[in-house]
Amino acid sequence: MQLYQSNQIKIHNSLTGKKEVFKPINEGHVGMYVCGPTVYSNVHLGNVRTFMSFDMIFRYLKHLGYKVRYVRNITDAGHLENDADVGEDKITKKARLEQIEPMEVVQRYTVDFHNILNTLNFLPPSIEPTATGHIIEQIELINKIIDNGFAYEINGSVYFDVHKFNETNDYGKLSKRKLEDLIHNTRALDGQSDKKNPQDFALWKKAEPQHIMRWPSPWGDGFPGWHLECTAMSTKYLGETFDIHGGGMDLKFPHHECEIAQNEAAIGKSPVNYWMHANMLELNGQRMSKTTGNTINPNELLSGNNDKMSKAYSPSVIRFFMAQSSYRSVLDLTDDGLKASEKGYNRLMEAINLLPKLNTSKTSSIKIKDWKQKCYDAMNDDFNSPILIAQLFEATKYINQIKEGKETLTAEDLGLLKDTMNAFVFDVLGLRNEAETSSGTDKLTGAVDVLIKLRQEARANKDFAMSDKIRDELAEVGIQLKDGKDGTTFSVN
RNA sequence: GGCGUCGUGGCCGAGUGGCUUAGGCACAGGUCUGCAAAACCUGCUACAGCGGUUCGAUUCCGCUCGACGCCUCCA
Repeated sequence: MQLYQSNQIKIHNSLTGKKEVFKPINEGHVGMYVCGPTVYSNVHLGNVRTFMSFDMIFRYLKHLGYKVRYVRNITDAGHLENDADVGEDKITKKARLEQIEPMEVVQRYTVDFHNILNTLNFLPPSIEPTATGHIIEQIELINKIIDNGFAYEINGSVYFDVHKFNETNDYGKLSKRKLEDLIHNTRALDGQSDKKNPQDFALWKKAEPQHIMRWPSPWGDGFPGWHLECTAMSTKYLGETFDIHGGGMDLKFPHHECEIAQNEAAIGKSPVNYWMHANMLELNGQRMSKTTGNTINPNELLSGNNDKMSKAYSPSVIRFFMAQSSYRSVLDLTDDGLKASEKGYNRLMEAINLLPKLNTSKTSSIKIKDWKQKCYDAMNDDFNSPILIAQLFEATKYINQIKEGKETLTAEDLGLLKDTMNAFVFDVLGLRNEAETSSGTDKLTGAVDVLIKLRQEARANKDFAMSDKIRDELAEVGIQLKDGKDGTTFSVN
């Protein structure tokens, strides 16, 4: 019996705009695809938020016992900078600026991306395919779309015929757009394009002589269009139709809309049952933007080396902060918000550190099973991590009350509380007990215990000057003493 | 301009047609303490505005205002 059999998940499906009961195509298995980063610069913090949401979703699905194949791609082929036939993509441009090979840019920022996700305790996806590693699959896909009459070749480039497609299919169903509205609102670009209609998008672009990233194809040397890789790779690894496709809200149109169109045009099937979109991250109430300087990258946030925040924030605090809001809400990154989260996170970890020290009783005064169910109910409801965290703070209160002797738990219930806390805090939310790892050395504990003992003696002798000196000087180096009914404990901040 | 998401108390953030109307942070009072801190207890009640539906709306509908996203590179 797996947990997923007793936990019915509801997912907000962007395609329908409703919460729907999640039913995987193959029982016990979940296929999930998330659009990964384009590796031409340091990963965007907003991008990190999106991936963190899906990391948590991945973790929860695994926790429920699903066998999850989680595919998150690396876009290393370069997206076209615009629709004009200038033919220089982001990666080539960066390579020229930095005087290095395009694949060197790709390598550098892929490493940077992985480093940051590691620091933030992400689970690696099951497969992390690259666009450049799937050129053949993309060419095959284009051939299918041409064969089915939904694409046309002009001057070595291939375009998707949106108008033709819309005669038999519904282009715009994900982003709730009508083709006629798009026609009215698309700005014409100086007639440089070979496209039949401005709404058409490139499947294959002819490479100009100076274009370095290029591959041979039936239509001459070129490179794939910027929606194609996801269709090719998701189909290859997850099948023609799979369970969950995620990404940032900003990818809904045109990127995901085009993925649907490509899949339907090539295979005749809609690719995804549940579309999920994570909302935007703002900085101090404004969108992040390099041009206005309202931006902060993950390394700067982690190091404190920036002019937006008063201090550095640890990976777990950043995770905790993000988990305190729903993935579907706009989240505003602020110093005050992070500070508040840091305090809450510390309180939660203190409680977890108390768990092994609690006494058990013959009876329980708290219904731990009910509480545990509430944790699952929260996550089952469209991965509502803020509600889950509210429940974790309920448990924090229980733990403190048990410690004070105001509530009791049997050994069995305490075990249940421990297991559930550990599962949700560490496995599902992906937090780490940072205080424990930094303070957990036996030598430090021994040394502080000596000081605690000295302070006790000073207090017994009413030498409060000495006892306060020990307490205050320890506080200065980040060790906080806590006097309780049965002795003094400490925590490292 | 079009389409989409949203607007909750000092701040951050869930949720709901009425019932006990999350949680965190901050603040105030209390218990504990040599004094503190920590912990515990108590207090602080909101849903942008205007209409409508309803016995009743913060929750549903419409409009207005505002924010953000997409429509054009941007996660």
